[in-house]
Amino acid sequence: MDLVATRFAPSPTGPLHIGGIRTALFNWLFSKNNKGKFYLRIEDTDKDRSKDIYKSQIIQSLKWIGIQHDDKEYIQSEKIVKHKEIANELLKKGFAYKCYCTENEIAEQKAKAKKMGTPFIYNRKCRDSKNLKITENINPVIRFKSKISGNAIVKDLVQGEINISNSTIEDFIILRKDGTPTYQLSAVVDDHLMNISHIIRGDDHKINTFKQKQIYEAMKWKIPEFAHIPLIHSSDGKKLSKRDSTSNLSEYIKIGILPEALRNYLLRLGWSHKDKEIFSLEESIKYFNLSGVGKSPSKLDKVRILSINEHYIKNMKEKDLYKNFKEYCQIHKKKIDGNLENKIMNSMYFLKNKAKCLEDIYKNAEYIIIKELNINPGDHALIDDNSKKIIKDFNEKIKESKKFDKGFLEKCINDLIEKHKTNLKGVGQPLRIMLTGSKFGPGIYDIILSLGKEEVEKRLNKLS
RNA sequence: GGUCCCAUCGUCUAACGGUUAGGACAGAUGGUUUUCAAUCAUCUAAUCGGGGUUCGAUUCCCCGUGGGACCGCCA
Repeated sequence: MDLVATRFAPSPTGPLHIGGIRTALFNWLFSKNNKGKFYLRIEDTDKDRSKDIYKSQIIQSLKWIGIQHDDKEYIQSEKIVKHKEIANELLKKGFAYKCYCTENEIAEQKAKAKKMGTPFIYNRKCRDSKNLKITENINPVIRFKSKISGNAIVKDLVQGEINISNSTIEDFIILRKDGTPTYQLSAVVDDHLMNISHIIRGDDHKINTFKQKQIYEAMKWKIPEFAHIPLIHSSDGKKLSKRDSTSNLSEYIKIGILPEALRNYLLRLGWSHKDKEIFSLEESIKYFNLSGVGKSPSKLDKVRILSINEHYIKNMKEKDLYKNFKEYCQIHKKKIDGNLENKIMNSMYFLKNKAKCLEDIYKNAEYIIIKELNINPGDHALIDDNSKKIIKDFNEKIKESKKFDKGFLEKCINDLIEKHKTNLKGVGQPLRIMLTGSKFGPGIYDIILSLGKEEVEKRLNKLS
């Protein structure tokens, strides 16, 4: 078998959305599974809408989730000369023809067809040279001579056999009147030039396959395998749009979704391997195949992304988690003070316990990070005179202590429970409020130890 | 409207003619817990409808119904 080569070919006309990232992931995984190549091709032939900023954003996004492409990215616009060459060759060989119909003319036909409720395809007026009326001031487009009769079949690796009548495929444009190639032509020429063996893309491209296949056949080029994967829908069942914030990668990065968690989620969206839910990177490469890809579209589910992220947070080494967290804070929250780093790192084991994302960890750790606590007024009201006595007693006790560890604190608090004839809640709650500003939070011993003796005293001294 | 595709718990999905239709997320209940969580245990919940084929259909075929994609001198 020839070398497997796949590609991901986005156009740099906007940020990559989550569906695009999944397509890239499937391509990448498939090539890795087959020990093949994976290329990135930037389809920037729409000069008006393509922006460099999007190009680098796309590369950034892929890098973030851990997909790296082989070789340098392939820039489609650099190959335009070659594309034109092929268009002219098709023209010369009689597979294509010049069309002088004006855009207005076409628009009129289209409007009429719509009014009559009949399907529109270009009427092939210029296909027959007898009808050719060459007007001096009109630059022609070049159209491909599509098959008129018979049926075409594509054997799709995901969809199975797709059978379509050739009469529904129009004579599509391969070269615009300004002489630039269109997508249908460029994609085929590039895929051929790049020796792409498997084209894995969203099933919105399914019909294009029938156009593109005819170009391959005319050029007598080897036709690659096709796999059209179902699209991802938004939670309300509609097509994922760029305006939908849940489709945007930056939304997930902003709340602190880990790249490996999103990768795992995307992998399982539309693909499965028995009952397995969690896949390491190595496992996803090992198990990924096209036969595991389903045929029906799936909905994006943020709750599930969060839950997978939680799994990754819980199972990550604390050192690595802290590294991620530190970086996250620096970019999206506030930079962690150098003298707090150790405190937070050593507290990671409990700060992560209630977190589904890095933003949650930040919220949990905020009482350490923030210098001036804002005590929730409602919570503050819970500190009655008796509680104040307890806090004072506690503060006295720790002042004289030499050892500041859990054993000491347990004894300390148990003594106070006995002395004030209360329970753990009676001591724990007021302390928690004074130390964190809220009655909700981590275990009281964790809080005290994470702040350290000095900081605890400082905070308790503020009691009035 | 035309062409093509799809259809299992609310969601992601497993079962590729024979299972009490399985798992995960979400949800519910209980245990544990100073709080919120976490955790443990238990539970609720699905084969779109109608016809065939077959000893037997979630699975194969047909017809409905519902959803989606495409129908650009965009990609």
